[in-house]
Amino acid sequence: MSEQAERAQAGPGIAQARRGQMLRAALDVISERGFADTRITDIAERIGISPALVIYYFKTKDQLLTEAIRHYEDTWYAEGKRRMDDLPTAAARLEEFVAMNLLPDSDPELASNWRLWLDFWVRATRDASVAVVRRESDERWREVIVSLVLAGQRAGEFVRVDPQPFSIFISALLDGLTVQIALDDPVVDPVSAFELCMRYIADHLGFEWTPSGRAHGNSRTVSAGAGR
Amino acid sequence: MSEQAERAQAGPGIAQARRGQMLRAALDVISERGFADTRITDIAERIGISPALVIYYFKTKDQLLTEAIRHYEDTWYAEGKRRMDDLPTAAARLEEFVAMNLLPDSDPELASNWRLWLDFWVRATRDASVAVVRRESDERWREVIVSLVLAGQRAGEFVRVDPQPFSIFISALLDGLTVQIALDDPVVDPVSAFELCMRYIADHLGFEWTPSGRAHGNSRTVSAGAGR
DNA sequence: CACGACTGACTGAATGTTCAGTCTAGAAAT
DNA sequence: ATTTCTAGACTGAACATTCAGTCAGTCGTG
Repeated sequence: MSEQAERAQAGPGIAQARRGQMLRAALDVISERGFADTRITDIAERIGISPALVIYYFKTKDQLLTEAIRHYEDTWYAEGKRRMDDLPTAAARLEEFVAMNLLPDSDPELASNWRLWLDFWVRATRDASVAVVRRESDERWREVIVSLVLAGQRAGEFVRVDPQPFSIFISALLDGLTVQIALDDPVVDPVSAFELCMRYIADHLGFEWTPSGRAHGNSRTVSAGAGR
Repeated sequence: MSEQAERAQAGPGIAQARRGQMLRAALDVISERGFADTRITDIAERIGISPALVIYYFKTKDQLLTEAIRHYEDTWYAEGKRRMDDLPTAAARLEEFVAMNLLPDSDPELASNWRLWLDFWVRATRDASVAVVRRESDERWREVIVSLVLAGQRAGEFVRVDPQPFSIFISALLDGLTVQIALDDPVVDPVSAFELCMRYIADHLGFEWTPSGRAHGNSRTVSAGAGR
């Protein structure tokens, strides 16, 4: 779109900026065309540079794509932590966490793009270094859940349950719902998935939860999904 | 392997046999190399024929792969129904269903190959006709779950819960666990996923379930997975 | 000038698809 | 029975295209 204009005049930091620009462009293309059909030309075109420059910064296409995945997971994790830190109760943080996974995000930078996750998973299946990224990311998130549950239990918000299996269960459930949403399942739109998940969590941890107006600042997918 | 020998001498039924042979070979290759990296040459080589013959039967590579997916889902569904019909109680049938999803299968023809599912999902994300196949398959399975739950409730095996949301929840959970297993998650091997899922189901439907020796007639993945 | 950012033109390899024609089994004709 | 004919299975060799990666050289700036 408007990224065309970002013509970088030489100077330190150019390199870093370019790399970031390319990583972002790569993610855009991946989510549009799919990982397998992403060409370096697409990425170059989107920024308005020559394909050669992409190779100039990243030695190979593979490296670019792998770094793009890492970049996405890192950004997503950082953003998740940031948002959760702003919230007072463990229950609210847990809700935000679920919302980040299942509800469309208004933030265009790394909007929760469910297709992207599927592509990443498939990639992790064949590429060892991507597998490492995914495994670490998964572990980080499970730790977040565990400490969240523990904090909630200390604060008396939650019932006592073993947080370890709970975190495994939740992350599996979230992944599964992500699949359904990504595949545009006729009976599982983001909002109902969110509510389904929250209902389970609230029941299981023993706190009150009602589907308050968590319609998020989004539009597209929610209304479109409901219309199906 | 031994498929080389299957040299088809002309006669009716050849065409059908060849097609089946190719579909099976395609699935093998997909599960080994991944959907995106599957070449018609691979499939031809595996059968010991020329790549041209593959195109002779299926007009395009795309068509072959799409049909292979359909073929897999159909076979899997049929086999699932068959196995479940052999079982007496609704609880046992439900357990078989979960096992088919999560435990490695001894049957080499269409062994539960978790990677395959991920590849299919990604494909469904980009290709409308595959999306249809997946949607139908999903619907079929949810109906199976629903009628299974209803039958169990009628027989007094299960507690009364709304089967619709239950089936959605279960299919999401299964998909999520499939993801974890396919990605060789360090804390979610097939057996523990199976037990996790069964525990939830038994709790929720209110019947007794203990992890009896459901080690399945398999070997490979279970012990290998545990060794990780 | 030197250096880093950058590009256009190119190449080599991979790979889906086409095509002209071969081979074989059986049907039809003699 | 022998020959002729045909249709369908099958192949080798080319074709066309797509695309990652290379390279020689330009441009602007400090």
